[in-house]
Parts: sequence; structure tokens; C-alpha cells
Amino acid sequence: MSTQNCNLSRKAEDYLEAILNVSLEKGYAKTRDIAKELNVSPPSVVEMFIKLDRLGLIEYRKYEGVILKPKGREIASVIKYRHETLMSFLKLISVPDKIADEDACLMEHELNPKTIEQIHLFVDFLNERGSKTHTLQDFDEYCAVRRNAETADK
Amino acid sequence: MSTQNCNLSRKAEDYLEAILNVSLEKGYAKTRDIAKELNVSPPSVVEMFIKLDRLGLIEYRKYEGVILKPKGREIASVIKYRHETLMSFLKLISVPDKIADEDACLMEHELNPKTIEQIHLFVDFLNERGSKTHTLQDFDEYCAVRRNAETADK
DNA sequence: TGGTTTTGTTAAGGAAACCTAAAAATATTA
DNA sequence: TAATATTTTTAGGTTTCCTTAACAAAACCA
Repeated sequence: MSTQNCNLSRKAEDYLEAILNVSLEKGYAKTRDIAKELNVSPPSVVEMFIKLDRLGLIEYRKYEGVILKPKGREIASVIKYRHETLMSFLKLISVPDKIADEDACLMEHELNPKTIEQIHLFVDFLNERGSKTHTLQDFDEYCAVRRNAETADK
Repeated sequence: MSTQNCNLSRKAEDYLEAILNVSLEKGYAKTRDIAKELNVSPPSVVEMFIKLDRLGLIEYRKYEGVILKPKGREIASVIKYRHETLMSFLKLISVPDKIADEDACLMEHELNPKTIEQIHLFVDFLNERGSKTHTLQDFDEYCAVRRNAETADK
């Protein structure tokens, strides 16, 4: 899970992850799907398809769509794992779902694998001991108190 | 501390932060300082100086250097606050210093202010209750155990 | 003070990622 | 199956940030 990204650009990784997500859902991915998923125009998608194909990460067939090759799938999976790790953590500390998802997207590409790993461990740790010590409930209360204090200031 | 970044690009923010850091240390910042700090060539720095000057964030005087204007200083300070928040958190979960610094640099630009705020609260929370419940020592032990388990696997 | 070194700027250009508009291929359906 | 609608691709451009090479200013020093 710590395979390094072969100097792939952050954007290229985004596309790979989107291709994986769409493929898992529909079995294949076409230009339009990815354009919608990433909120970019179809020509941008085609351009990246060509690039990823040249890198041997996907197979691109004009007018048909793309499928992940093993190397591409491997990279996409790593990104997905990171996304889920970051997402879990952000939700744990009460970042609203929508923001958590967006921010996980931002972080998933460039953080050091060691950092991701520590966050993963920390999430596991909090979850495992949670039932005994209710650290997280305590945190939510702490947030509430701080928020009230702030409001009272004004 | 949640002032929004006025659509400034991530790179522009990097330059502002570097200018703040160098200025705090030397009282002023010149092309060469920033080039070294950010590992880019001097012409790149000049280009950005001109851009930030046009945006009214710094004052650029040819051959003399730059100083932050109030708006620029405000933005740079927000970035610095974020950096420190992220840094504290990463160190708390035992990410090695060097990696923590690098990763804080990556995250500081684009995370939602709400996310930064929750991380900040979480760091405060852990620190404040720390003495009573030694959550963090427990975490370090947990890491050690997991690491051993992993080694034993092989 | 004049020559050398260092620093800073200008000029020219390149890669990455994006866009719009127009053309081509495919799909839909009357 | 022919006309229409949709999707995909191509072509041509933009922006951001970077680079190297060449030139200009400033700093240093014998």
C-alpha cells in the first residue's frame, strides 16, 4: 500500500482514480463519465486518456472508452486507499461529510505514505479504544464547549 | 483566521509565505532569498514578484527587494497559522519532523478552513486532556505493538 | 576607479492542464 | 434507413509556473 506513484502528476492520479470508480460501478469508463466525475470538459479527458495510454496505465480505444491496465489499477487503488483513510479521519474529527470528501481529495495525492500510515493507525487506535474511553464523544463535547465560548464572546 | 484566500493560486501563497518567513528573519526579502527558499530560479521569482505587486499584496522595487503590504501579510499569516496547526497535529501522531514539515506545506494551501479548525481543536483537545488520560502515550504504544505484529508476520 | 564577481532582470520558450468551437463518429428513433 | 441528437475527437488557444541564456545593475576590492 505504500507503492510510490512513479512521478505521476496529481491530476493524472485524479483521472486514474475516477476511472477506477466509474469502472467499478459500470464495468467500463467513457469520456463523458470521467468529464462529469471530474468536472472538466470532454476534450480535457481525451487528452489525459491519450497520455495515460502512452504511459501504459490504461488502454484507450477511440469512441469506446478506457480500461485500466494492471499498473494503472494498482496506482488507482493506492489513491483510493488513501482517500478512504483520510476520509475516515476527517469524519472522526467531525468535519462535515461534504468537506471531508473534498479535502480528502486534495490530500490524497501528495502526502508522504508515512503520514497516511500514521493517520490510519490513529484512526484504528481511536476506534478500538473508543468503546472504553469514549475519546471521541469527549471531543465532540469539547467542540461544543469551545463553540459556545466563542459565541458568548460576542 | 478563516479569511478566504481571494482565489490566490497555491503557488502565489507559497511565495507570500516564503516572503513572510524571510522578512521575519532578515527584515526584508530579495530575489535570491526566495529563490533559495522555494528552490526555483531567480527569473521565476521576479515574475511572481511582479504579479503579487500588481495584486497589491507586496511592494516590489527593482534590485532592492520586496516588502509585504498589509493584505499580503494577512494572507501569509493565515498560511503560516495553517502550517503550524497541521505541523502540530502531524507531530502529535508521530510523523517524523521532516516529513511533518513537508506534508504541512502540501496541505496548508487548499484545505477547507473548517477542516483546519477541527484539526486545531483536536490538537488542543488531546493536549489538554493528555495529562489525565495519556491518550498519546497509549497511541505510541499502540503503534509499537502494531509495528511488531507486522515484523513478526514475515 | 576600473575590473571582476555576484545578483537581478529581460527575453524567449516549454510543459501541464484547461477551455471553446468545429468536425466526425455513433446512437436513437420516426 | 434517413434525419436528428448525442458523444467523442481534433484543432487552436489560454493560463500558470517553470526554465535557460543573455544582458544590466550593484557590490566588491586591488
